[in-house]
Amino acid sequence: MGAEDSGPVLKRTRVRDYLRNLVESQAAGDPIPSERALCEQLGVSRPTLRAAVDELVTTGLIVREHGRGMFVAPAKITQELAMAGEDSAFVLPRAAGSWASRVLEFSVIQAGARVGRKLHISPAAEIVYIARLRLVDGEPMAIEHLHVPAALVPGLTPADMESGDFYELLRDQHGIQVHQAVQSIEPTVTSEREARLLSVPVLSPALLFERLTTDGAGRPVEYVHSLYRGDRYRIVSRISLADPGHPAPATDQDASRHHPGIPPGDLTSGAGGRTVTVGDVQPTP
Amino acid sequence: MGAEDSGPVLKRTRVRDYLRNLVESQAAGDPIPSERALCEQLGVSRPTLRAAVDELVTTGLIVREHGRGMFVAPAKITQELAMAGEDSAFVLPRAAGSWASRVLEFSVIQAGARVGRKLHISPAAEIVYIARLRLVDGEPMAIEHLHVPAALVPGLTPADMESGDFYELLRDQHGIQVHQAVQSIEPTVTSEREARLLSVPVLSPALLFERLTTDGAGRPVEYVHSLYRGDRYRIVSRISLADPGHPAPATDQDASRHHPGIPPGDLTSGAGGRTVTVGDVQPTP
DNA sequence: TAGTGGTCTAGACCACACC
DNA sequence: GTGTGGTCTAGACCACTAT
Repeated sequence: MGAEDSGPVLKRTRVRDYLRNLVESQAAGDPIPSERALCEQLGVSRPTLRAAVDELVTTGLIVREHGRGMFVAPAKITQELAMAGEDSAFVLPRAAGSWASRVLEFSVIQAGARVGRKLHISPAAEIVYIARLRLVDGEPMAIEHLHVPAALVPGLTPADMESGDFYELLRDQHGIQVHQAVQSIEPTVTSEREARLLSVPVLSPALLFERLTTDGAGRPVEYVHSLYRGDRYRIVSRISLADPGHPAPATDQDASRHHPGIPPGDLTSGAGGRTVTVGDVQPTP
Repeated sequence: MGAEDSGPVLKRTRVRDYLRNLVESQAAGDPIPSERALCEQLGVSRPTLRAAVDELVTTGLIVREHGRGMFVAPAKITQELAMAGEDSAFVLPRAAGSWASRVLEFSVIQAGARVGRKLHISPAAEIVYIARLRLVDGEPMAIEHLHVPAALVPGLTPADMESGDFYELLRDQHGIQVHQAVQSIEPTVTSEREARLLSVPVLSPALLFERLTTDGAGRPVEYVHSLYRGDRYRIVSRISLADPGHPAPATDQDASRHHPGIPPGDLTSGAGGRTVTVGDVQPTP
């Protein structure tokens, strides 16, 4: 029995807050007392202590090392902001380093229902399925799953997917000119297998990209599903908000000038125009 | 003692896989056996069973309802793809519904070190800090934290932040014309407080937006930090990949034509140009 | 009242790192 | 060896929902 109960406050919460303070007062890489020591010190059981630590690990404040101990996470794990280009509406951090790819799987299979639908081919049609790990400076950065209609890329080899630019290969070797892509981005968490491949804890934050690319004729060329590490990848964009000379066509409601992640309409009823809001950082240091 | 040990396989993993199969064979909203029943059925303790379920809840496959039971999650919680606009490089799902805002906090405080630096003002300078909850059809969608130099918006009231377009207000009431913004997006997970406000479980996937907006003179106007629910928000973009008439200036290395989330260079050495890769969906149904 | 999920405990065994 | 994190158990009490 835990003797006194501190009321409706979760012990886990109390422990977590205690650890947050402790971490703040230390430098990156500093060791944290052992789990058992903390248990005794805080008067909680080890599973409870671990539950609290789990949250801080997922949040990226603490790192655990099996057999060694727990440590304050190395500074901000997330990469510094960086900008490139000027015109593009969206750029991404240079992620300084050299990119490499390692093919995990390369096989010809049937498209199946969903992929067939996406690629506008029969579910029985063959596709080349490629899974590859993308690395930056040797560190895992993302997992990519590619589906390409097999008929489009005869003779494609795994080596092709580790060396060059796939779009150039499509153009030079197969006479396919990619034209446009529709891509969606959403946040998710890593599964067990994904975590292992990316060298991050299970349930770590990650970005899920899904992309369908088409050629000039609107014919689907490829369907991509990729997962990027949340602690090392970040999307940065420069947005032009006002063009005091281009009063924006203002089509109708709000479909006119949207910007990434800027919600449409700030009113209770969905009014139009560009609507951006301002805010600030959270109490996190 | 657990009697026989099924080898190096985590019990949690076995339970999780069992539940995944069970969920797949059922329809959305169907009830799942109680925790205690599953424990007996699978021969594991309740904490172990719960650890497995936790992952599926975080992943969005299962929903728990206190005092009622566990159920198969309602279809895909994530919103369907949607597109609007045509020219903008980035659009977002219409998220059909009406947006509303509820001010959680409105106060005038000192900027502090980090915010002062971002806004290019003294750390001792006063700013208006506003936290607000953004709702779609009455359902929480995001939490926004805004920091605006107080000198720029004399007489600003909380009501101003619940009704109209903030940028229009800046222009009409304070003579400030926003010009551009630099915004970053990264995945994260919800904290305890955030989860409560957004009505999602703790450690749910979410998108973290950070934005610094400036006026025509490059003077910082606002600094935003907002958190969007990962299960209801998704960014969609249409990307033009090839302009067979615009061979792209090709500035130098790779800074020329990047697109959202498309990693630069596919080679081991960071080569330039547009580099897009293809992939496919994961085994998840 | 009875059943559900939510939390917590005390102790155990294992795998790994360091001495 | 000792100490660390990683996993698991059996049982307890609570809060909530239904009947």
